Parts: sequence; C-alpha cells; structure tokens
Amino acid sequence: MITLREIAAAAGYSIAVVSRVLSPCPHEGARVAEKTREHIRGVALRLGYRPNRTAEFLKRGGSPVIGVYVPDSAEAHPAELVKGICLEAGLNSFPLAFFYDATIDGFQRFIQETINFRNSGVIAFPSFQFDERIAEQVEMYCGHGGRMVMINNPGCGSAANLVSVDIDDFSGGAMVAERLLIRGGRRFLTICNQAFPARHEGFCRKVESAGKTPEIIASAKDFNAERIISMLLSMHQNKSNLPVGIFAASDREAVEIITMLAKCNVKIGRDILIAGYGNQYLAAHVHPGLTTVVQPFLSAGRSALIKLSAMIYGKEAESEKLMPELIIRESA
Amino acid sequence: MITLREIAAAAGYSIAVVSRVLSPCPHEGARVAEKTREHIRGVALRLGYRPNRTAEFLKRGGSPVIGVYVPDSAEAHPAELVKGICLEAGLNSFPLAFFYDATIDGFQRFIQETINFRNSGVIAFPSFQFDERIAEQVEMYCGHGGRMVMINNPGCGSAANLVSVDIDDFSGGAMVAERLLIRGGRRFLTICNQAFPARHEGFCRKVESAGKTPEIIASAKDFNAERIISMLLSMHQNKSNLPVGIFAASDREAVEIITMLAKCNVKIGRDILIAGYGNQYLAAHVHPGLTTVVQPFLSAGRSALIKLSAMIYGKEAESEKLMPELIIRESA
DNA sequence: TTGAAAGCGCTAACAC
DNA sequence: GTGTTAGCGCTTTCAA
Repeated sequence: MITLREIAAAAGYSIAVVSRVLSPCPHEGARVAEKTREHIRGVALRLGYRPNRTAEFLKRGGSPVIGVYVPDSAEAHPAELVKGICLEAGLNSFPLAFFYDATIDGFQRFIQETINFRNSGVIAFPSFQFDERIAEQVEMYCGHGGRMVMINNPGCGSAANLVSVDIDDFSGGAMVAERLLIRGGRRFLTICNQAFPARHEGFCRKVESAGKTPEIIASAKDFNAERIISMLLSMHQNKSNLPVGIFAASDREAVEIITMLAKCNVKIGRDILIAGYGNQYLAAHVHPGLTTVVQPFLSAGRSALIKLSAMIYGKEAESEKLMPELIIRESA
Repeated sequence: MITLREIAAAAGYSIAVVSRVLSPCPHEGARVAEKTREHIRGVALRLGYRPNRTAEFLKRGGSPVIGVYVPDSAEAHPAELVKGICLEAGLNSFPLAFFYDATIDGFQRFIQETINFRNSGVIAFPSFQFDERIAEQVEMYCGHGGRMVMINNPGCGSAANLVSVDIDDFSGGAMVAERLLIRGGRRFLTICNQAFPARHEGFCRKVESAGKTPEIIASAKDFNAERIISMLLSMHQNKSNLPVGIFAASDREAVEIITMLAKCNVKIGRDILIAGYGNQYLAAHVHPGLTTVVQPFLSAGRSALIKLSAMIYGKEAESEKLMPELIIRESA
C-alpha cells in the first residue's frame, strides 16, 4: 500500500504538502505551488496511490462507511441499485454498510446506527410510503450535518444536505399507454398499484389524451387473477373490443395474467396486449415474452453514490430525475 | 460515539486495560483480573459501546473492509448472498466492498485490489468454473496471510486460510428426482446444465436407484425450447409414457418450457411434470407455479461472514455444506 | 509556499 | 495485573 509518506519521500516534499495536494477536501487556504502540485500528482499516479479512507476519516473524527438502506424484498430493483452503489463505491474507495429492511422502525434504527458509528453519509431507498416519522428522522439526521441521498421518494422534502434521485414513474406509465395506443388498442385496462400511483396516473393521462377512457379493473390489493381472466375472456368475445390493452403496474401481476391466459386460446400480443413494470428476471423468459418497463436502477445507484461523495466533501449536489425505458417483447 | 477512553474514565481503569478486555483478539499474554473484566464489560454494555473497526485496523496495519466478489448476473442468488453477508457484517461492524464481475481477469483484479487496500479478508462467489488461474490467485492470496471464504466452488482446494461454504447441488438434483418418482413418473428427462453438473448427476443417480433410466434431452448450451416442446408432445401421445417428468437445472429453462407448453392442451402437473432449480423471483407466479429447489444463499452469506471474521481474528473455521430444499408447487 | 508536530481511536511492547 | 507510551495514515494548526 502506498502512503503519503512514501510519496513525500519520492517527491522530495513533506507529508503535509502531499496531503494538501491529494486530499479530496483540503482545509481552507491550503496553498501549494502549481508546479509542486503537478509534480506530486505525477508521483502519486506513478506509484499507484489509493487514499486510505480509514485513516482520513479517523482523523476527521468519523468513519468512511456509507450506510445504505434497501428494501428487504425478493425483487430485482434493490439488487441492481446495490450493484450500482457498489460499483461506484469501489471506484471511490468508500466502504459500505447495508441495512435490509422494510419497516419504519427499522429505518429509525438505521439512522440511529449511522449516527452512532459516525458514518459519513447515507443512501436510502425505502420501499414504504414516505410518511411523517420518516420525515422526522431525515430532518433530524440532515439537520445535524448528516448527508443523505434518497432514492425514488419524490416528495420527501428538501432539507439541506438532502438530495433525491428518482426514476420517473409517471413517464413509465405513459410509455406503456403509448405502446398500447400504437398497437391499436380499443380498450385500456389498468391494475392500479397503491404503492406506485404515478405509474397508473401516467398511463391514464396518456390514454385520455388520445381521446380514450382508461378502465380500472383492479387494484393490486384486491388483485384476483381468476376474476381478471374471466373479465378479459368475456371482452374477448366481442371483436369490436379487440385488441384489449392491459397494464399491470408490476411484472408480478402481469406474469400471472399472461401465464393464466396462455391456456385460454387467446392470441396474446395480438387480441390481448399485456404490459408490466419492472423487467424482473424471468419476465423475458415467459411465453410470450413480457413487454415491460425497465428502470435504470444501476445508474440510480451510481449517481447516488457520486452525489453523496460530493456532499461528504462539502460540494454541492443536485437532485435528479431518471427516465425509464420500455422494453418491447411479444406480449404487447 | 463511545470510545475506549470514555469507558476507561467511567470504569476507573486505563485505556489499555479496557482494550485488553474488549478487543476481539487481544495480544498474547494479555492478562486482566476476572473481576476487572466483568466490571469493564458491564460499563461498556451500559454505555452502548460499539468498536471502531476503522481505528482498530489502522493500528493493525490494514483496513477492516471485507472484499466480496459476486457474479454480475441478474439472477436472484447473488442478491440473497449479498443480503446475508450484509446482515452479518452489520452485526459485526465490518464494512464491505463489493466487486461485481464474471471473468477470470476480473477476479485477478479483485485480489490485487484486496491486497493493495490491505483489506481484512475476502468472500468469493465466482460464477465460472474453478480453473488453474483462479487456483493460482487463491494460493497467492492465502499463502501471504490472506483469509478467504469461497462460496459454491467445491474442489477449490484446501489452502491454509481457505474455507468453503457450499450448497449441495447433488442432493438438490436428487430431491427433484425423488419428487418425480413419488408423483409416479414413467419417464425422466433432464436438461443438463454444464455449469452445474452435480444437479444433473444427483438427479440421474436417484432415478437409476429406482430402477429407471434417465434421458438427457438437451444440455443448457443447445437448449431449444421448440424442439423440447415437440418432443414432449409426441411422448404425450402415448399414454403409457405418462406422467413424463422433466428436470431443468435452472428455473429459466423450466419457465420457458412451462409457459410454452401451457397453450398445448397438456395437463402440466399431472401428465407432464416440470421442475426447475433456483426459485427465481416470478417462478412462484407463473401458471402453474413452478416446483423448484431453493438454495439457502442467505444462510450461506451469513455463515461465510461469521467464518471469515473468526479467521480474521485468528480463530479456526471449518468448511460447511448446506442443504437445499424442494419447494413444491403445481408443476410437479 | 513549505515543514513540524499534534492527534483521531485503537493495539502492543514494555515498564512497574 | 495494570499503566505508560509509541505509532498506524492522514489532516490541520502553527511556525518558518
């Protein structure tokens, strides 16, 4: 491991000067001659210097660790987000501590731990609705100098040191509607998911803007596949309805419908168009393949870490909104 | 944050004594009176002390960070493993650095980074076949005092400081065969997956032990769903074949077959029995639900971290073999 | 513009 | 058995 001491020796300067050149946030008024600066940078590069965050933060009175709060679910999103965060953390030599959870109490414990350990910052992706108790925790943490990046929680407020990275659900829903319109849909059904109202909203607004009327056939809460199948089959009898377009705000429901409908002698992808949301693993491998919306969680993770590390070092960071993308397969 | 200094002050001893009591691996011959020990432990507990691994490892000449090498794939296993590792790391205050990759070169870079950063140990779950170049890296790392826990790589050798945690593929395959036998299968087909020969082996040995002959209808490499479907349909014509049992050594192929077969007027789960491997997300939501093998990757992750932290502190750790479990759904 | 020195929390060698 | 002290790699104050 290359240390400042070795670079100092090789460059012919003191450790202090080297620190001032290489530190990610040198103290106020740390002046080094431009020529010296370049020289030292060259030596550091040649020797393959990587900063020892452990020592850096020990000195600064804390830990370099970034706490990450992720939903404790079997879906693919958290995994992609985690991957993105890990990727960028590796590039920046930040160690990570993950907290898998899905409760408000857990979030509170997470914040408490973060404070206890004097971790350097937090990335949070709560799967539950943003509520007052969360807001309280966020305010408490950020109010006392904590830095936080919040993922996919539009409306979590705008405390100082709080930045958000959101993936636009409204546009995702609209993309699905657009596709169903292009495919000549006559009727537009949607399974509304309480957890993601914006997807549903985006879908409905787009359908309406084309002069059609979206029909809500279920909410994810009272989702009953059999009932939906029989409803679709009766619509299917009247050719003037076809094609019927149906949007499930998560792949799980979409896959249930697609696979139950498969044995009903219905042309999925022609007479009945089905689209989901999330591009879960296996969604590409059901038959017919599921048309769905991919969310750029990998990018969101990377972006979150980049923003957070900027904030840790006292720089400005701006909130960001990322666009999802429609993946077209055979089902719609 | 509570430090040794504060505990020392509260307990009325010097920092050194407190360190000897609370350190996870105090130096040789660190003697403390039992009474003192208890007293200090009590104070630490009361104050809610959590060790500062950053400072601990800075002193020891390294970093507390544990490097984790995981396959860069969209499947659910790595995510579960990661979760297990994170859970236990949190409990033990070990920060983590993940390396997502799927190449031998990447593995080499990973080991190199681990050495550069003086990380405290490594958990590796390479998705590729164990080969000489890997063995070389492992030996080099472990030979120089590096500690490693290897996941699901039976036959990775047994260097000092190398411990393995494996999930028994052979038994998993056998469990599937057993189920198909119980369901009265007459013919037993298997799609052999190069990457997991033991699953296939376990399946075949079990079938043979019941006096039947397993038939290999494809390998994952030349997997062609259409061909398999037509093969199954022609078998289906002759009632004396039924039920036909088919084992895909990964859920992906199983789901393809199940969903393509759905529209063929075949009774899946009665005349044709299908089982997969892995219990990927959505496998429960296709119709009929996929009977498959769950692998305890969460436990594997936790276990790996516990073993590694023992090794880091100079204790012994033993290799372990975990058993998978069959999840019975409607498809078989 | 540069250098010397103190100190973050912890461990370990040595002294008592 | 317990205390004193040095030092891990880094940042920062102060002096030159």
